[in-house]
Amino acid sequence: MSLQEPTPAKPPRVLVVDDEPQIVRALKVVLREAGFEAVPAETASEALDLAAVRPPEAAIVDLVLPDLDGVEVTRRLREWSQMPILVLSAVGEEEQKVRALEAGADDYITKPFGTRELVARLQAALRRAGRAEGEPSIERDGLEIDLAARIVRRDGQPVHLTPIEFDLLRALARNRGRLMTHRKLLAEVWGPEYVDDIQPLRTHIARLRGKIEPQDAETPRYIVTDPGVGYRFTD
Amino acid sequence: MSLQEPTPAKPPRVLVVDDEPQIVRALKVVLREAGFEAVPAETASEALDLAAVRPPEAAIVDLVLPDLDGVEVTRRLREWSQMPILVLSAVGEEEQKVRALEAGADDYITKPFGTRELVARLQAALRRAGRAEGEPSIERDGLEIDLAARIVRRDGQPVHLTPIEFDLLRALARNRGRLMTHRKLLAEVWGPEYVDDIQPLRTHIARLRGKIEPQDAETPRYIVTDPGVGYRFTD
DNA sequence: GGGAGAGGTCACGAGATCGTCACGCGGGGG
DNA sequence: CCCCCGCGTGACGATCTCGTGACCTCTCCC
Repeated sequence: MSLQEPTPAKPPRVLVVDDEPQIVRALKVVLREAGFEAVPAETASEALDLAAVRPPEAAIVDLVLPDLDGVEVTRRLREWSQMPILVLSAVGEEEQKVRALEAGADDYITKPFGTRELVARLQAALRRAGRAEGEPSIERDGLEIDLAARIVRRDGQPVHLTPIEFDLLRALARNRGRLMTHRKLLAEVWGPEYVDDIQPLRTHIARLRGKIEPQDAETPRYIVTDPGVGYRFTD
Repeated sequence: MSLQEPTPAKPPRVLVVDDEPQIVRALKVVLREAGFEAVPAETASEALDLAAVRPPEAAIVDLVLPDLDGVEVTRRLREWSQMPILVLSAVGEEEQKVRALEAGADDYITKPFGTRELVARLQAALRRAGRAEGEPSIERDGLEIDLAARIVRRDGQPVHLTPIEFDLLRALARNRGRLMTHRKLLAEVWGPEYVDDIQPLRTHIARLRGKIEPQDAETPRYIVTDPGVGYRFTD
């Protein structure tokens, strides 16, 4: 199963984030044998930079890192990428596992782990991801959204969005074509405890439209309203 | 007014396959608290039958079963479904994990496990599946209903439906061929306390028909009336 | 201390949505 | 043959929802 593709031409790249050199080295060997190329990083910020410059197919992140922890790295990556993320940890505490999984991790593996299990879990995650498709940037008509760089352009011109506006646009664009309920948007952007505060949502949608929608048009081109239900990004 | 979130009336169904009654009972409670409905099965064949008749959103399968083992169940399910499958086991042997994951399982959890971890892993798997989406859409003649995106098309042309109209159509289409009594429809769309308000139901069925039925035909093609009883979506 | 940017609240006009009522039709039973 | 009940449908007013401008608070930075 591991080498059913006989093409060593361009092996899938896996970001390995761990500050213990011996772990990195071990993973490098294991991954190469399984047909992957390990991209090592020792710190969270280094990992995030590497991922932004050239997105890998997947990431293996240790929970303990010098700067940010693995959960935070997971969260930052998830802001723009849907790549499989496996979190490694020596501690098997349930609270940590739940936090990591809720942050968007695909799996949580406690050390010591068998290398075959690790590879199997990685491949399972990649198999699933292969069905979906992750996109670091989204383009539609004249609107360009760079999720990783957090930049939005209209007709090439950068548009400044506030944090909430960008999060709103991201949530909508990630699910383009699909309807996003008021509650879903509120939960994703403001947090689950704000699912009933619809008025601020309206206000920010209005401001967002003012910045990205063409001023002349009568009907919105990108964000359309589903009365009584929510909003959707046109597809 | 009615239900903005389409979910509180119909919790996601999770197939639970385990021959130990106390495990099944425990999972039932845990899953209900997390907002799922557990569909219990004690044997592999029972589980496969249940899944075939009415596919659940996900499955939790014990590795040890009276007839077939969990890996085989996983394999059989994978032949036609991409639902998230979590394999449970008391043995943490690596070989088993690899076999299960390679058979297509999404996760492998060893007992004893924390219930919060289990729920978190289940939700993580469902979240991923939601993005990949094996398209919960229904197609009949020229009518296409995309339940996830909440979009209805006739001959490719999008048709705008109000919330109530869509909920009605969804309730009918989900049970296509089956008769939906007035009371059932009212309970599902308006809520249990409206089961006797038939007149609004008539009005909205009329409006819905006006939008999706071909204008020329005399007899409805999609929604037929069962006089004195209710409506059904033709199959 | 001042000012800019961000975000929340309020108020109000416009439009969409919903329930109700009235009316017409058709079939089955008395 | 006529009546009555269930159904479909058009019209209409009440209500809810949405978009938007104005204003306020808070924070951050100079």
